[in-house]
Amino acid sequence: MADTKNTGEVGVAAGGDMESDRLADFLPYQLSVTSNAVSSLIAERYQSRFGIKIAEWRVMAVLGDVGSATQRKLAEATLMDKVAVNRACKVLADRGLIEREPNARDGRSHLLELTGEGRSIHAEVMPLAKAIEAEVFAALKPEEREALRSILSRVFDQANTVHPIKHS
Amino acid sequence: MADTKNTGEVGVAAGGDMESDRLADFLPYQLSVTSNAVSSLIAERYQSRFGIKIAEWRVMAVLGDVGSATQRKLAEATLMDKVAVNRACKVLADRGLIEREPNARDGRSHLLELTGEGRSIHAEVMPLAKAIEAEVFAALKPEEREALRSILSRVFDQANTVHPIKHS
DNA sequence: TATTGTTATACTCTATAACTATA
DNA sequence: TATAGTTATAGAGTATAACAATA
Repeated sequence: MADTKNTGEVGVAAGGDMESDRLADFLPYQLSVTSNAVSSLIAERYQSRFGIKIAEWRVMAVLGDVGSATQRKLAEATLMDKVAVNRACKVLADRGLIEREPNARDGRSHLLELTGEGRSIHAEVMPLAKAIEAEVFAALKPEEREALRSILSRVFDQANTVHPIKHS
Repeated sequence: MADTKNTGEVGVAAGGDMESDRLADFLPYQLSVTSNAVSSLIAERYQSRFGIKIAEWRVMAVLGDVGSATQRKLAEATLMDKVAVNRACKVLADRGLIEREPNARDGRSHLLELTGEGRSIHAEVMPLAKAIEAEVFAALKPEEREALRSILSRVFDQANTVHPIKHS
């Protein structure tokens, strides 16, 4: 690596464009490594404490929020594709954390919802999820957390406009 | 995390703490889906235009910046583990984009550097990388891009303190 | 014909273990 | 003993194709 050990302010004109060719200064790289660090931390904790993976947690989180949903709805809400949702639901159903009720309005699908045990696990995982969020983002001021939400939302929309997700 | 006023139809708390139980409001989730959207866009373009993957591009970017490095140094600079670096280097060497010079100071390793063709490809990919960055982050004001850098850096450090990377 | 769910398949990414050659 | 590189292997994540049941 080159020097510039003090801060990251290389040859950046105030408010101007980033001129660096260094990998470490690319926003997509910074975004990727940060997301991976956060995700692997979360995955490790969910797995070691509850034996669930992130995909399964996402399904539980949505069901805990909306009550019941078809797999198609879960795919929309989690941004996972229908195959990933189906596998996560299978795991959760085998563990007795969700159950399938017939869908009177569409015989092709079922309505999934948390069982009593599922709600119990959900009630345990949710505080852990919030605690991890608070821990990891503790270095940010409240207004920075809100700024991050807004920024990520716009970047996601832009990336998705240019290169749409193709799931389900 | 005092009260849990969960009516099931929580709105987004304006400027305040995260009270929502909705998956879509979790910062780790937003970070993950945004990073994935950006990364898959980039991966698709690098692959279709140059036949290289992100790991290979990262190695080329570092070598283009520092001139030469051992695989161990590349692992440090890219935050990839030594196995991923080794495979990326193998692919690049087989394509004639990098070459290995003996390392006089340590017989166990070699110094990797871009070949003429490697520098040529590098000179083509770098503008593409910057163009993608500009395109994806165009929705942000310059000061928001700088804020994002700062925020990601602090979040990465925090996640890494709590759950250190274990590579090489 | 189109959609929902399901299975099979494959490719990428990541992580670990084991081995070699040097240090 | 420890480190740099290499190979093999396995675990997740992600994507497509094909199929059955239903719309």
